[in-house]
Amino acid sequence: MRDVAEATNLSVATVSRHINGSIKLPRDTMERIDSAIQRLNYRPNPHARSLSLGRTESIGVVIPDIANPFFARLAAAVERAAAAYGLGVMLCATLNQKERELDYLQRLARNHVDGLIFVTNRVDDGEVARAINAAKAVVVMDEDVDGTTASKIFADNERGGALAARHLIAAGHRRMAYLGGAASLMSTRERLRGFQSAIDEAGLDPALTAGFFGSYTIAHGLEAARAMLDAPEPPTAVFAASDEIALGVLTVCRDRGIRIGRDLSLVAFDDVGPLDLFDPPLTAIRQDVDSMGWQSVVRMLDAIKGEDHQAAPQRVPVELIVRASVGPPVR
Amino acid sequence: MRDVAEATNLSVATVSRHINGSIKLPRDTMERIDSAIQRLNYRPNPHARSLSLGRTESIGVVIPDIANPFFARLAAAVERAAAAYGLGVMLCATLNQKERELDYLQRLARNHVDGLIFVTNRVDDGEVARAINAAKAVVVMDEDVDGTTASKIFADNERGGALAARHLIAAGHRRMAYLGGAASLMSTRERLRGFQSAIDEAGLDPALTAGFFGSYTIAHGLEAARAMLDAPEPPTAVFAASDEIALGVLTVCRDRGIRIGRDLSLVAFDDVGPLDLFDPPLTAIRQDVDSMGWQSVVRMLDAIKGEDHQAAPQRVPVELIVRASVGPPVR
DNA sequence: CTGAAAGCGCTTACAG
DNA sequence: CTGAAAGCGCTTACAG
Repeated sequence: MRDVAEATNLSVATVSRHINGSIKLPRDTMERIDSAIQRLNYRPNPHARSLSLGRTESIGVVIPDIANPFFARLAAAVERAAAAYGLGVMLCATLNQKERELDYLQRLARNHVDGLIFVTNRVDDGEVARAINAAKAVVVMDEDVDGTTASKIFADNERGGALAARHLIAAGHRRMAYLGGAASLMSTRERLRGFQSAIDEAGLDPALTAGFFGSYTIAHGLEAARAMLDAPEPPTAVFAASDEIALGVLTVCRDRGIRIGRDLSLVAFDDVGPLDLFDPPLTAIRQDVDSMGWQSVVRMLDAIKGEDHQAAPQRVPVELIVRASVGPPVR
Repeated sequence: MRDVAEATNLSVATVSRHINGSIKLPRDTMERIDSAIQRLNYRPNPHARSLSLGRTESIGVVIPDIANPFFARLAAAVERAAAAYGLGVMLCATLNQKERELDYLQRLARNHVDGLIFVTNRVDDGEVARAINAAKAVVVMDEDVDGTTASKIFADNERGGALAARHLIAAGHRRMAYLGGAASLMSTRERLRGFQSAIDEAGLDPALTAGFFGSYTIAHGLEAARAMLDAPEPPTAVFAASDEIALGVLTVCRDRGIRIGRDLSLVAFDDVGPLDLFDPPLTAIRQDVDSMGWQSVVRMLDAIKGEDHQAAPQRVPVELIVRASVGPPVR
């Protein structure tokens, strides 16, 4: 910048102000500066700017695993929204480990980025919550971290559970299974609550629905599917609380010759994989990932500006996508 | 840091040196500093450090689209490797637009990050190549950018094509189709070359294999599949140069009642989606995404250190994963 | 309208 | 072994 100043016989102050648009210069002065910038191929140093300004014009997104399609799409949505607001995105994969969550919270909360969009998949023991509350601008997305005062963006899990149950009940199912993630995870609990409320609403016996809890993984889907099918009275329909769990169910059924949609009905949750290409195409509750990503950035901007965030978590609507994995109950 | 220095009656220089491990202090001095850091909850400001040092301890990864499973897994692999080396990762999605590629190259090449791992999916007209050559440490991965002198990591595309062709030929196919991405893309050309070389090798008539070029997308898969099936003499087998293209083929076939693996054989390329759960499970050439991501970071570190990179692109092996989408030819 | 100067928070060559 | 001081490249309150 000094070179530009010297080349134009101006001070760095003037050059700086012009670059940042905080001043309106006579046309020819402007042109002189611009051409010097071109000629010298000058690029501002963002770290000097950050150091001086105390902000970085970038945000961090902390996510369990980018290779998981759901989180990948979430990260993509955040990135797109951030780019639209001129913000860079620092990507942090925690592999769902507490240590890494805390590490990023520390490294990033302090100066490295202006704010953090935080997505976890674990149950916190309070330590992460403390770190989040100590950080400046954090938006908690997708899964709650208990005891945090941050802005929050969640799917309407409860309604999703209810939509799934109503669809299954309408097809005639009574004996059902719910395959959730960790039992203490907000999303798992809410999806279950919605599911049960629809059962109540229909006047059915809630005791006929069994719950299997573990994690939002294919591995848990495999395990839970086996346990469920090996029970003395197996269900005629299952609601998998994530795409991944549904994939596990699909695999077990294929191995055992159980035809989904005929011998067993299945509704998934997330709808980010190409579920329409599976065998059979899977009916699912779809999360609006793009909207969640976008809104998290908007909330983040508010938080950075120090606007007092709304107290209540924002709920993003979900939708039932009917395909071919639900049929009437057999047996 | 000044607070820590004052609290310990040392100079900031000493504190700085201790924090960076560039000095060995008497035990009690060390403890004094450490406890002051604790007490004052001191965290170093990375921007000041970057400004002073001229490097940032973070790298950028430029990728067409994180929501695409292949790129998502690539980004995840890069992130994991980078974290292992203590590097942060700045994520940049270009949506495969030249403007955004150049933008990131400029914004990042100059100081924002120490280096860039660059993945594109477009054919460059020379402008991006110039920007890459002007930047400091760039590693080009997955797809070539013509005319760049950067380190390069590619899959062994040619061998992948050959493996696919041999598998199909062994099943008895003679009339085949190759569904590629853009005809001028290195990966598309190489996969085709490998495919053709295996045909030659088997002494078969190369004219029996038709090529359909477009992009690595579901949309192109749909279009190409229709064109191919509507031809006067449709092929009995197809090699799709990406998972996405294969998904397009799958969709068209399902709509038309064509049974993959029976009426038409299919081999995909990438193998990052849950291809084993599709209908039928798809045979594919698998890219070793983890290895590519890891090696790109290693190369990047070399480039940052200024070590002269190897001239030749590094080739990462591919593998044929046999599932159920290939059978003998019909008709 | 424009500039000199202080300050952002580090690192490190140079002295002692 | 330790420190004073310059410097990294910006921004902006304060003067003029």
